[in-house]
Amino acid sequence: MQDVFSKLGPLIIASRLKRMSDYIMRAGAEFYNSNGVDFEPKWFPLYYLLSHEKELGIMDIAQKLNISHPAVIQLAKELEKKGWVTSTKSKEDARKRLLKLSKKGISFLPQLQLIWDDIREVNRQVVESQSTNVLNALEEMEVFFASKSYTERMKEYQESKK
Amino acid sequence: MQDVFSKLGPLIIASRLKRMSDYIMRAGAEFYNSNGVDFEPKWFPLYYLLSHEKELGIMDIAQKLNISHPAVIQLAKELEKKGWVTSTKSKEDARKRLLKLSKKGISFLPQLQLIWDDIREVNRQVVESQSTNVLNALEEMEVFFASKSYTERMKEYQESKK
DNA sequence: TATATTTGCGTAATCAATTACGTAACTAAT
DNA sequence: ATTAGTTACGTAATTGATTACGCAAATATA
Repeated sequence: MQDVFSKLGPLIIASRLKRMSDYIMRAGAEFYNSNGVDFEPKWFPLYYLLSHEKELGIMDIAQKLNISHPAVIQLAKELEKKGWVTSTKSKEDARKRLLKLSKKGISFLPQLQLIWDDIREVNRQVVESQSTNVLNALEEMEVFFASKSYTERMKEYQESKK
Repeated sequence: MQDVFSKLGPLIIASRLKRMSDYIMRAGAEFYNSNGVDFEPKWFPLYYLLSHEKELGIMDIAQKLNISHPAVIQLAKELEKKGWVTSTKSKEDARKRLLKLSKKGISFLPQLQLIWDDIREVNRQVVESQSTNVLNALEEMEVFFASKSYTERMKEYQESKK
């Protein structure tokens, strides 16, 4: 047994979640690549979001994607460079820069949709093959921590020991 | 509903895994801190490993922890700076630098154990409160992909469509 | 209307980890 | 003993994301 951590159980939930995430991300990148599609997994959230909304400001996006606004700027810069995204200054609020898919970005969508469908399908198969469904488990955790944070639970446990 | 992604289901398993991992990591850091313990979550795997083995080479550690060897060197450097880890050249193989906990590192262990016990316990509570156990789900995924990789499954699915 | 506060965005610095590459030591084959 | 190949390690460059900071526009308040 090379791997020390599977045994460690609850202590390293976070590490195992991260490891699995990295693994799937990496495989995703490979998949785009082997299909000859010039696209990276990290672009998906922003691209997908913009494909469903007309235009959005940087901060809106950051909130919706749950990432920092500099991250949005960074990703947007890359997608603008690819020509898939353009931006305009908001008329109502001159501070805002609104992002949206360009024509080129929209015309790329059908090709992406095909890949996304494949990914979705395989992921569905993975999840359905599980006797313990990881998406349900995640969903449950999210709800659990939304009602009372991890940190609060830590505090309470330590109080209860006194 | 601000958050677009809970709805996206299987397509973004990876992002959700990562998000949950980050969340727990962050809370962990806060926890060490609020207990006045000068320790960071990222140090845990190496520290814990060294506390269970006498001494190990860089590559051994990288394999066991499933991280790159430069990452090990980096972490080791930090722990050496803290005075918790020392290294010696291997007698059998002059290329190897063996890492182990220093006396100071060993004497710090009991304090860490207390914290780790608390973390373990709260994590156990979290997991046990779940009707769908996230650790079991992860375990299952790991076994699943070990038997046939994600990439292979992708290929097979695409073949099957033809 | 003037002033203070908040909000949206951009840049810079930083962080954690990776890949790529170079060097030295070991091993195997001739 | 030489040469070729592999292994262990270290450094540098890159990646992807964060926090910190500052400016300008908008909003609230006196």
